[in-house]
Amino acid sequence: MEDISTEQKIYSAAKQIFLKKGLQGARMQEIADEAGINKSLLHYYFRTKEKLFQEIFEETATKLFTSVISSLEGDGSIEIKIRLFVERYIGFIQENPYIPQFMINVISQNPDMLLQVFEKMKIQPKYEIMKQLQLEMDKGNIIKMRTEDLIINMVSLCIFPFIAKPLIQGILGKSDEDYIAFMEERKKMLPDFIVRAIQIN
Amino acid sequence: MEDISTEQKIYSAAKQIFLKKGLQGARMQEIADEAGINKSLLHYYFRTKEKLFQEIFEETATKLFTSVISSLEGDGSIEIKIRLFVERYIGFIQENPYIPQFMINVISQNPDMLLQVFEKMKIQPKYEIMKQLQLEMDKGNIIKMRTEDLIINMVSLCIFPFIAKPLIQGILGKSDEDYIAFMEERKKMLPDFIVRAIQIN
DNA sequence: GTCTATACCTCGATAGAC
DNA sequence: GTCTATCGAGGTATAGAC
Repeated sequence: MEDISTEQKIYSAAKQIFLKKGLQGARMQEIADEAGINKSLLHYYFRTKEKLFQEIFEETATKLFTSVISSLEGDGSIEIKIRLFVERYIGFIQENPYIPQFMINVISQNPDMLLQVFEKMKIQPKYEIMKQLQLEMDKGNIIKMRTEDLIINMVSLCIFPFIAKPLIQGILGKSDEDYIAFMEERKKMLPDFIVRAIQIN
Repeated sequence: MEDISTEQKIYSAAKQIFLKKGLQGARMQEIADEAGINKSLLHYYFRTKEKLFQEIFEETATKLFTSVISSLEGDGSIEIKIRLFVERYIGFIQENPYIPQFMINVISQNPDMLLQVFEKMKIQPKYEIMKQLQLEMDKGNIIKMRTEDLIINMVSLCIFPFIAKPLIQGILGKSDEDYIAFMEERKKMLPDFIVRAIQIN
């Protein structure tokens, strides 16, 4: 039953804490408590706080990018892909609410960690989806614009409302339940919004 | 010439450091160095690190909200307002590149500070712009949607690419100069994108 | 008001017994 | 492998001379 290795226990405890508090905000003691073990064991398995964080960040970022990129590949019309993308993307964040803030935090405080992940993943700037979008633009089926801009717009519209949740809640005066309902509605609204923006007439 | 009060020197030095590093990341020594004064003077003028941070956050947040809200008030068609909003908003962030990350950081780590600012500002959920949008929707001039969603979409599209700058740069392989040019293009592209998304037909 | 010196604490990391 | 004890760096905050 309790056959999870100590290393695994530490890893998932650390992940939980780091996701919420970031590298600077997290305390080794907190992680040890969460894992139900002694503080010095953290160093036995992962030498330093930085190394522990780095492992977690790399794994999380790699999974995230892989999943996001793959959701845009494959068959299907642009419109269907957009609807699928928004749905999956928002769904993913709803299930992993701390990931956006976590990524943003690393991006601004430890950008080199991100660069390392890029190198390991050999991220390519030209994906299937971009070629497909370009094709539709050339054929005159959708508005001509930079494909990067369109992708960025889609991601912005999905992620930002989660990052800014407390801000939006404060301004609009919404409770937590209100906000959940609010985001569910957004899931339906967003694809229409995006599709209209790229439609010819 | 050098007639800036010590308090002012501390304040602007602290602002600079806090904006970049956040409450947790900033060091009092760093702030003192930046201000060219002794560490203990920080405590003489502002008692604690938290109090110093709070003053800076409150002032920054209040200015930001006031400016954003006011940019949407007044006369003018919806389309003109949207164009103006995007231009001003992106311009503002270009001049204050650390503000988005700073706000996001506080939002996630010290949400109560944000709530305090809301209380002091007595932020109202119904602004002029929302009424105007609602009116245009009722008249059938633009697509019917929640006015909050439209505002959030606009803000998302403006801010997010700045927050995610290193990420986008990494994926698209853009240098810093490339990115500046990229954002300039976005300033032109965004209003068209938004206007198309809310147009009837 | 401004400085030096220092108290006091938190935290990451290590030594060493078991 | 796991624990206790402790070190040492670095942080905020204060006391006290000038």
